[in-house]
Amino acid sequence: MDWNSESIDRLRALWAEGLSTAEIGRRMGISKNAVVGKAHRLNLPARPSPIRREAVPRVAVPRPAAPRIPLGREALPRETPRPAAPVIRRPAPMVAAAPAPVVTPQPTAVVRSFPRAGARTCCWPIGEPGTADFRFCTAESLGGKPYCAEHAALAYVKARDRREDAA
DNA sequence: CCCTGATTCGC
DNA sequence: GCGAATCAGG
Repeated sequence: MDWNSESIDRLRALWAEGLSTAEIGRRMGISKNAVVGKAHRLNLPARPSPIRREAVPRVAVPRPAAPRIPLGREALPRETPRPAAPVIRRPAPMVAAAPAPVVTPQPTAVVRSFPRAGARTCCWPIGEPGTADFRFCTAESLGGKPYCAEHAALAYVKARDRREDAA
């Protein structure tokens, strides 16, 4: 770029209009670096820089000018792959989530006893809670679970079936 | 990846 | 002096 008085005047004019350096460069057919470089040498009023330069002490840090080493991505440490989270099987809520068990009234309707504490009996609810005929299953529970085999199958949902996204 | 302006430094 | 390269924030 030949910086004669005319081109300098045009640069000053465009700079005073508040055009961006790239836009000035486009109109003058030069690069924005040429514009900003010349503007600096002309001591034109600086634009509000988008960069915070306060934290960069150019004076105090005389960097070795020769080798401009591009920082490669390969130098960054690889992130360790996250192990798969263990699948936790949770028993279904007692009443709310489970489908209402079909009430088949036993002939021995005399059994109105609730499971005692510590008894290995199934506590699957039968009937509407709060009503007179509400009771628990009271069949023998298995494996330390609170339900019998039949109701444990209803209460414990397989983890695969609980997923919400079809992979 | 686009934009911005500022700075550095080989030429 | 010039301006590409580079930096650095939006």
